[in-house]
Amino acid sequence: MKIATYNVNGVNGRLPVLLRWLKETAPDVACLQELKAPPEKFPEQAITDAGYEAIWHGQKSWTGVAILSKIGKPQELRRALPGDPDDVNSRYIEATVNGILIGCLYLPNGNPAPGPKFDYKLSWFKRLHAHAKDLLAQDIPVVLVGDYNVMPTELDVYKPESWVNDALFLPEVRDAFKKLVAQGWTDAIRTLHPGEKIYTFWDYFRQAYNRNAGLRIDHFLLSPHLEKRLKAAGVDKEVRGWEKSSDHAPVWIQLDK
DNA sequence: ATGGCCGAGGTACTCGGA
Repeated sequence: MKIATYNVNGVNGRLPVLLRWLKETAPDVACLQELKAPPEKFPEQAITDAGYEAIWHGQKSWTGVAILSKIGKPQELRRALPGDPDDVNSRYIEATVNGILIGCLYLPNGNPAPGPKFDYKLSWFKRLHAHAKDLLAQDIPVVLVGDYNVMPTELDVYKPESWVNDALFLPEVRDAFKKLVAQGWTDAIRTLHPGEKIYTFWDYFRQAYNRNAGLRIDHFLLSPHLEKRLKAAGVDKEVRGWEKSSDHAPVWIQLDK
């Protein structure tokens, strides 16, 4: 079973790229972030025609997450992180597919830091910690996947020294990620590729992709049940070089069964 | 230190992104 994640940066503006990627790489499940579309503007027909059933949590202008599957419709469990009923951003959707609980998330960017946006990022992280702990306690196969907006270590940034004051790399944020993983999760990409320079995002500015000035901010966290089934993981880097690409590249894992 | 590039909304320019 192959599960992928892709921050599309606009699901409608990205539709040709998204459909081509789905066709060429054929993930069983695809988690999308940054739909940038209200619910009624989700391109359901095109997704259906591509062979996928989908659930989505959209919102006007910003954010938005979706789970696509071609091995049975995702059975939705929730469409927000618990802990703050006033949080109106569509940044989380959760479903089971083929016996796996999939949490598709889009963690807040947090810039500028310090400030209210950074506080929001940290509080969102706190809620994620609490929910992740509950999921682990259920002792079931879980993947928490998506755009975490965190480079966990210096290896995950092309030029660490220029990001030290950024909300994606500040010590509090790296620490929050580290504590989350320490609950008992496995960072799939890093576990299979230790010491390797791997990026999932390249800025639109300054020829970042051509210079390979990238960041690793899209992550798969696996519960112990899934860690045992992890066979391969990687980044569809070439997609970032396609015409009208997102600034992120898709990331995927291959599981046994 | 700054600005460079994008998508969306709405139809000029701002905002959010990372």
